[in-house]
Amino acid sequence: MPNRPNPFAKTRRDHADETAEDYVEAIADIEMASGSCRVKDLSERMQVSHVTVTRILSRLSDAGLVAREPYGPVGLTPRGLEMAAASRTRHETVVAFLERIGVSNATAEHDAEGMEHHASKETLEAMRRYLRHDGSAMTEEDAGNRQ
Amino acid sequence: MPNRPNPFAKTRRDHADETAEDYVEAIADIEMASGSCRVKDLSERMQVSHVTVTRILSRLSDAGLVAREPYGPVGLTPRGLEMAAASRTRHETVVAFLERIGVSNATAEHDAEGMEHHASKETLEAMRRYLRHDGSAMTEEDAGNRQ
DNA sequence: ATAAATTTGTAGCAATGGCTACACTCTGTA
DNA sequence: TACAGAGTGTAGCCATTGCTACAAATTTAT
Ligand SMILES: [Mn+2]
Ligand SMILES: [Mn+2]
Ligand SMILES: [Mn+2]
Ligand SMILES: [Mn+2]
Repeated sequence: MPNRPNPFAKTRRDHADETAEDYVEAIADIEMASGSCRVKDLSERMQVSHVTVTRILSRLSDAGLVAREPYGPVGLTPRGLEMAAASRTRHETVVAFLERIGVSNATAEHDAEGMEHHASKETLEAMRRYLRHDGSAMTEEDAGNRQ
Repeated sequence: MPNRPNPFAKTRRDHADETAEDYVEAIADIEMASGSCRVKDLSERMQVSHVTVTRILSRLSDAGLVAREPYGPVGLTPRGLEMAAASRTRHETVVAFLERIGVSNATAEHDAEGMEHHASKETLEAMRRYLRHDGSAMTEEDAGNRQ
């Protein structure tokens, strides 16, 4: 049932994972930067109220991604850490790719934040291939045109 | 205050327009292909129940994008037509670009359905530039876009 | 230690987009 | 004309993600 051959259904499924991916990635980021992640940090990062953050964290906790205790810091479970690492890698790939084709860093960061959740494994591989080969892997002449 | 410098806020705004864009594009598509668009056509295309389609159409009608009468066909207003044309162009750009970097047609269609709504004008221009230059002409102008 | 400020939790509301069940309208065919 | 089947509308449910307002806890400053 997961592989429906309909683009719209696939997009809806991607959106279902979007919040989880962004939150675990943000938590890992903040932990790395400041030592610990608080609800407040997330509400500032995501630009939403602390109420929204709390409810989402509770859902992610039920899902086994986030470790949570009242008034305490926000942590990641092993599964949360995994997802954060994968999300970060994917995020960086999309940003680097957009910059490579001439998009400014600011725009790349903004667009990637949404696009990343819809880039399949195949598309990510194409992006990485392009980054490695500097876009020349498509045709032979391109390879010659580059140093 | 539409231009908040926060990627997550921007992504949320993009998502707010996503349904409208996909629906008007689908309506134009179906009208073009079969002469007229019915609720049923949309529910099949989007893979959702007719109830969901009806409610969304009613919202789009209030928004002045869709022309609607009970038990009648689904039409587009002038504004709806505009949005459909723009969405179609953007959709085709993203699909063509993904295919150009080596993504299969099926995957390109699937990924583009979600990615398209997050591709800013700047990113779309970069994609079109790349398509025009066939990915090779990165020798002069694009050299400036890298450092 | 007390008071103030900050942070977090909870109650309750709205909008959006899924759904099933059931009622109604429309249409094509008997 | 009648009626069966297809299409559409409506009621009402759930989940998610926004919000404000208020309460409780925690931390910081006096
Ligand atoms: Mn994101
Ligand atoms: Mn999206
Ligand atoms: Mn789409
Ligand atoms: Mn589209």
